[in-house]
Amino acid sequence: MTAEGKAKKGGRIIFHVDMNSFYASVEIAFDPSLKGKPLAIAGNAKERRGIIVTCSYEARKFGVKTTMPIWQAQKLCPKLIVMEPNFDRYRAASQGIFELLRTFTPIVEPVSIDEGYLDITDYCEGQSPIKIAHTIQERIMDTMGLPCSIGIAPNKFLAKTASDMKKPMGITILRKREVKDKLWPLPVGEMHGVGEKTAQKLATIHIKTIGDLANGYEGALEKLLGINGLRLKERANGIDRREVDPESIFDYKSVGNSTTLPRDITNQQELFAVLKRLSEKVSARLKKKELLASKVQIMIRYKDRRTVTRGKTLVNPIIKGEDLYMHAKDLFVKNWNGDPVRLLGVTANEVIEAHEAMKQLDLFSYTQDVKEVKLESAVNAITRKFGSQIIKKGIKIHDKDAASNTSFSKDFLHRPKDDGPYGK
DNA sequence: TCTGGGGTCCTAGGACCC
DNA sequence: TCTGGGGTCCTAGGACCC
Repeated sequence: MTAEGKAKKGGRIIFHVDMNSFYASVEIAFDPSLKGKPLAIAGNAKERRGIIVTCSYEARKFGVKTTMPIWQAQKLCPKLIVMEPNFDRYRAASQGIFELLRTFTPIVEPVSIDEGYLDITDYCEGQSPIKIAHTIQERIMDTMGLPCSIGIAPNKFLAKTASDMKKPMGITILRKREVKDKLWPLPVGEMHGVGEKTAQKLATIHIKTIGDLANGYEGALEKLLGINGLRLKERANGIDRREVDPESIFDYKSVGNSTTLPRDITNQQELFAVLKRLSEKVSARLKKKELLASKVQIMIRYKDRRTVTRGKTLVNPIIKGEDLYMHAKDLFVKNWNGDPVRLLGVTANEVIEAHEAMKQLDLFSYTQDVKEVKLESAVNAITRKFGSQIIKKGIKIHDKDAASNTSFSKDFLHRPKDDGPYGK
C-alpha cells in the first residue's frame, strides 16, 4: 500500500528517535580523546550524594548504571572518568538534532533533550521508512558525531518500545501484528508506563507479563489502577491513539528548582538562604520563558526522606525573585517542623504567558519585542487593573508565530534516557 | 557513604454549594 | 436523635519518566 493509501486508511508511520547515552556521547564528540574510555556524567560530582546521570558503553561494561551513587560506580570501575554535566552544550546539540529532524517532517515532537517523535506518514516521498531512518541516523552521526536508535511503528507507544530494542545505533520496526510474539512474553515491568509500584500491584492479580496485562480483566484493572489500568491494557495490545504533537513543547505547566543540600541543615537562616537562591533561579527561568507564576509551591524533604509539598495560589501572578522568595519563605515557616532538612525546592505552578496576557489585553502591539518590555512593571500594572483571573482567562496557549520564534527555547534539563531494559 | 533534579498526570479527600 | 446526595474545585501526595 502506498503512503497515501495508509494515511487514508488512518495508519500512521511514527518514528521514535532516541539518542544513545546522550550526555556522554556529546562529551565524547566534543573531546574525542574520551573515545573508548569509561566515562560517566554525574550531577554534584564533587559533593557527596552525587549520582551517575549517564555513562558511556565502556563504563557500562563494568556494571556502572544510571542513578548509581558515584562512590559505588568508582568501586566497580576505578578508572572511571567522572564529569559534571555541561547543559549548555547538550542543549545546543539537542537543538541541532531537532533542526535536522524537522527537515524530514514538520511533525516533530521533542519529549526531552534527547528523544522525540516524528510522524512521517505524509512525508515519505516514495522512500521506505527504513531508508529514511537510516538517512536520519547517518546524518546525525555525520554532522554531530552522535549515535541514536530509531523505532518505527504505527503509534507512539510501539515506536518508543521499538527504539529501546536495539542500542546503540539500532533501527527497529515493530508492527502491531508482532506485539503478541515480541512483547507479550516480557515481564510487565519492562513496559513503558509500568514502574515498580504498578508491577507490584499487578502481581497481586497474577499479571506478570505484558501478555497477562493485554488479556487482563478490565474490571479488575480499573479497580486496581483506575483509568491507567485500562490505558495500560490497550498499550499492551499495541493500541495508542496519541498523536505526534509539535506544539506540546510550548505547553508549560510548571517551572521549578530544587537542591539536595550537601549536608542536612537545621539552621533556619541557612535554609532561608537556600530558598532565596532557588527563588532567584526559578525567577530567571520564568523571565527567559516570559512566564508568570499563579501559584508557588515549596518542597521539603527531611533527613528520613519524608517529603512534604505545600503551595498557595496568588492573587496576582508573579515573576520576580524577591516575590517568589517572599511566598516560599512564608510557606516554609508555616510548614517546617524543625527537623533537619535534606532537600528544598521552589516551583512556579500554573504558569501563564506574559506575552500572551499582554497581547490579549491590547496594552502592547503585536509586533513589539517583549524583551524590550519592562515585564515586571507591566505585569503589575495589568494585575492591578484586571486581576489575575482575567489574565488567565484571556490566554491563548498556542500561537504559531510566537512559537516559531522561540523554537527550542524549552529548557531541556532532563536526564537523558538511559538505555532501557532491552539495551545491551 | 545509598538513592539527583527536571517534569507530567492522576487520585483521594476535604470544602463548599444547592 | 444520628443526620441526603450530587457536583465542583482545590490541595497534597504518589507514580512514573528521562
